[in-house]
Amino acid sequence: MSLQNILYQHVKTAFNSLYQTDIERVEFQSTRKDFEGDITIVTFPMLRAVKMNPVQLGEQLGNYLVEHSDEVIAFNVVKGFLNLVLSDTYFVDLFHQIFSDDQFGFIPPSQTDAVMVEYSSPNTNKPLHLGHIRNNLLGYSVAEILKASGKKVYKTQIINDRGIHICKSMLAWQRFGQGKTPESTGLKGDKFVGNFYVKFDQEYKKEIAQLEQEGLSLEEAKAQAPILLAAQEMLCNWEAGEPKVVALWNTMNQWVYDGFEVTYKNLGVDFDSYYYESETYLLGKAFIEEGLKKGVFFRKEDGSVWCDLSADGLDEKIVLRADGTAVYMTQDIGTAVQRVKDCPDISAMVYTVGNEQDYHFKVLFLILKKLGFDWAQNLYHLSYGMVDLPSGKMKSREGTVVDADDLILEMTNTAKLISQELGKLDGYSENEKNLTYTTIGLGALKYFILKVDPKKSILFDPKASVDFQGNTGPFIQYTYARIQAILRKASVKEHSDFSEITLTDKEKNVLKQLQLFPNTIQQAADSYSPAIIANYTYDLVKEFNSFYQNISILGAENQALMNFRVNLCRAVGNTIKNAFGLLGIQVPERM
RNA sequence: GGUCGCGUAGCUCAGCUGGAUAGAGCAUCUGCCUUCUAAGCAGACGGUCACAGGUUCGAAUCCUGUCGCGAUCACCA
Repeated sequence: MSLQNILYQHVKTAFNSLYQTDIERVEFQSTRKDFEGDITIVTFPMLRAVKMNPVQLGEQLGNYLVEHSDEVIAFNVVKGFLNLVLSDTYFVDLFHQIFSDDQFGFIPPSQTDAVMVEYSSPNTNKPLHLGHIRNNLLGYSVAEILKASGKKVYKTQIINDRGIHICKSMLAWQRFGQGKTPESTGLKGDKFVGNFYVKFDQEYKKEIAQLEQEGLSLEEAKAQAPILLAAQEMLCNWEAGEPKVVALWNTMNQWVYDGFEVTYKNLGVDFDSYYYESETYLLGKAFIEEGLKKGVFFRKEDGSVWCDLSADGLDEKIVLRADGTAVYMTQDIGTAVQRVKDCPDISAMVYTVGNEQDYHFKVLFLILKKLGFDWAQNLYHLSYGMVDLPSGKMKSREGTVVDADDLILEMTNTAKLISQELGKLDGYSENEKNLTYTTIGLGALKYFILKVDPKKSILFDPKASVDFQGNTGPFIQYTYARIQAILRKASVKEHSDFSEITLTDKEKNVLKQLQLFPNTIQQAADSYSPAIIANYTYDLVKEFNSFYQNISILGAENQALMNFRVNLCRAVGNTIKNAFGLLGIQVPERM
């Protein structure tokens, strides 16, 4: 039973015996640093039940708790705050509980309650950039957090592998590619294809300028440029299944997938399944009929089908074009249903998509609810803010994007530079060193992005992001590495009797912070926010460092104390590793 | 214009379902390496929580309005 539950029971019986009244809730908070005590009961809300002043009530409750509970040994009252001092026995017991469980805070996954997390979901016409990095890190991390909170999780993505933009790079390659391939040029597949997408745009602009000179308006020129018409024709041919176009499409997409695979691997993310728009873009039409029957949708004179959401404060939304073809919404309906068919144990879905699509998902979820799917109650749009640069917004067409691979490389190089300056890794093999540089560089990048509340936009300053001090990934990794150094030198038994030792405030603070881990995971899972885990870990490390710096661990006065301290280090290290695991950040043995 | 989100130290961010004197890091200053990794620790400086009302014992937090920034309001995805 948790401390809060124990105290709650005591308070409850205290109220019954002292005031002949019942109390249904007790508010706890951890005691602020400047007051004496470990946990605080806020007595203000109780005043209504018993008409007395807060200090009196605090005194009476405090006395009762000291007398009746083993955990509380002293107390003080400040206005409506009852600060309780806990016994060393309580902390030692707490430590045993944490230490004996190296999955402390994790709930074993349920086999029935599954949630599907979609993230990444790139287009296959250009490489991944900084925005995708945020998406991938968020999605992966939230999936891991959900797992830790006891859910079975399927990670998936939907790949936007069809459409006019794909045809643009295909056409450009046909015209200007001269038969080159990623292999022949030594380029990464996604970069190679992306170059042709850019090439298309350049040619397109040239043609527009040409047509404008010939007297057409900008609008006309944009619509009539021959290269665009050719791309549109190619899309029609693709939809008709023309073998040559389909073959080219397959080849070029494969190049891109090979390239993405490398980036995903470097980023440390993975997927359990893949959905492709080329396979799902026709799904969903069946549900249009069903929705019409149910009266969820209605048909306009031109034959297009709409959903009227004005009663829900939204607009009318088209779900099928007049010519009977699907729109974005149609296929998202179909894909959602398909996923539940594929994995029948799914009871919830999470979509990791930028906040510019807030409206779309609001509508999608509403429609799915109206169609009567029971799982539609548990859909969540993991909406995240844009990643802006100090120089302004990222625009892929203007080449102001930060490429994902470049960024990873840059972070790794910075880690290398700083490490070499500090000379920490002297004496290790090149291989070991490089592995550590990657761990640190990626740790810095991931932590920098994940520590921010998902819905807020990030100002990404490449220079500031490689800061390795303060609230950063490397700072936390460094603490972990130091702990490992101690464990390497320590020779203590794993379990000992700690009943005789006296704990300092520093040690208690570390334990208090450790104790919060299970709650933190739950909170992070409930709010789909890796930032909560990140900031928790930072707080833990702060407490630990304070302890670490001020207390001799290996040279403790007696063996029992040394055992305790070494094992406390081990528990903290373990928790850092577990917490960072939830963020997809690795932790180095030395750095 | 309608809808949604954001606005906390010079900068980057925390602040849980309302609770004590608003917290970190960076930057600027001051101390601490003969002992477990100084990528560290201890401290100083720095705030009208955008603004104005309201709700109550109590508001950065909840409600309303105003201002500022962003997104969105496509038979694009």
